[in-house]
Amino acid sequence: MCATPSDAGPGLAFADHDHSHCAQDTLARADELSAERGARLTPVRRRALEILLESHRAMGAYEVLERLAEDGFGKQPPVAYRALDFLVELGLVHRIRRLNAFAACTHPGEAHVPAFLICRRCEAVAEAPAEAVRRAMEAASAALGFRIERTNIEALGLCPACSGAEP
Amino acid sequence: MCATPSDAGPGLAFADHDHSHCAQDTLARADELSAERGARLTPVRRRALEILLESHRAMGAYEVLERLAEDGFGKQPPVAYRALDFLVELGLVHRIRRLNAFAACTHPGEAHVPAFLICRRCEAVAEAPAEAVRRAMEAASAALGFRIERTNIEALGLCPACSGAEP
DNA sequence: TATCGTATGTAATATCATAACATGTCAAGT
DNA sequence: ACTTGACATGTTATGATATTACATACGATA
Repeated sequence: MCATPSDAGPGLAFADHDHSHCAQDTLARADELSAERGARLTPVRRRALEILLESHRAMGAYEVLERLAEDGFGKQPPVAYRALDFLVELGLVHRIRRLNAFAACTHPGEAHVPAFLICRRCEAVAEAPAEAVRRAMEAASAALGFRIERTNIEALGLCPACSGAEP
Repeated sequence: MCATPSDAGPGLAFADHDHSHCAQDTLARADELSAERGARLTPVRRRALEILLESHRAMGAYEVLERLAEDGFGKQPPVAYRALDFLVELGLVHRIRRLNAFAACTHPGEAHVPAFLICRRCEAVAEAPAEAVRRAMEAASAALGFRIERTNIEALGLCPACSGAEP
């Protein structure tokens, strides 16, 4: 129910979706995963994740930093980068390199390889199911003897809405 | 025959390969493609491509810029970025976002979606055959009504050599 | 040769990211 | 309770990457 959040542009999917559980699920998951690896979901880290969940779109590190600073956390870049890197490690936040941005994962429950579809016209970003892409990557890399640990899969193009507007 | 070029670290493939035709083929292709789109393969552009072909590895824009400047071209960042962007448009150079770098394509003949395998230990970069990956991406995006124009597919992990060294 | 689109060069600046170091916090062991 | 050591935060400073804006030059073509 937050396909068009008040404080943001387009969300992380092209179609409406039920977002009501995203935040709570993800925060719970964050606690679990942190504990699993003997780390803590500290206030900054938690808040950083909340910020991404609230806006529900891709945000630059400095943008997140600004929000953290407003909440009384540190004002310097490392504050944001450290929190974000931590969340990326957990797999709950993805880094979208083409946009120099971060976004909370929209499928925190499933282990998955994220694939982002970025509209070059309206800048919407969607996270696509990419299980098949992952398998293809595995196959291609295994043939070369390469062992994959992380992937960044991003596509630039036109989202459904803009595809009509600009053929 | 240039798997380990004198002026560079690891090349763009994990295994040795016949590189003797890469440069010439690609330069010829660059001429064709430029003409096709009513543009010109000007000296800076040509030289930028040669630089990437010679070193045969991923290079940062500023690194390319330095080499261009040595050859009498402009010394400011836009000089490099413009030439590189042009070559990326042509599809003869790929941008590797995780490395903030550019690399000449190793399969200039085929239309293809590039997929890079980046070793986090020795920093070698290989361009993997990714036809299957491309198909999977198409399928995933078509299901959402998204029209792909460009992709960045990058995997981080361990190359064959480092995979043994660090299990 | 006048003109227009393309391409290059430069200066200035914006944006993104990290290194290095000081301080603070928390839990385990004594 | 006190010490210790690992983890976490905060700050300063700087590095690295990328773009905007504008002036100049080139090249095809009418």
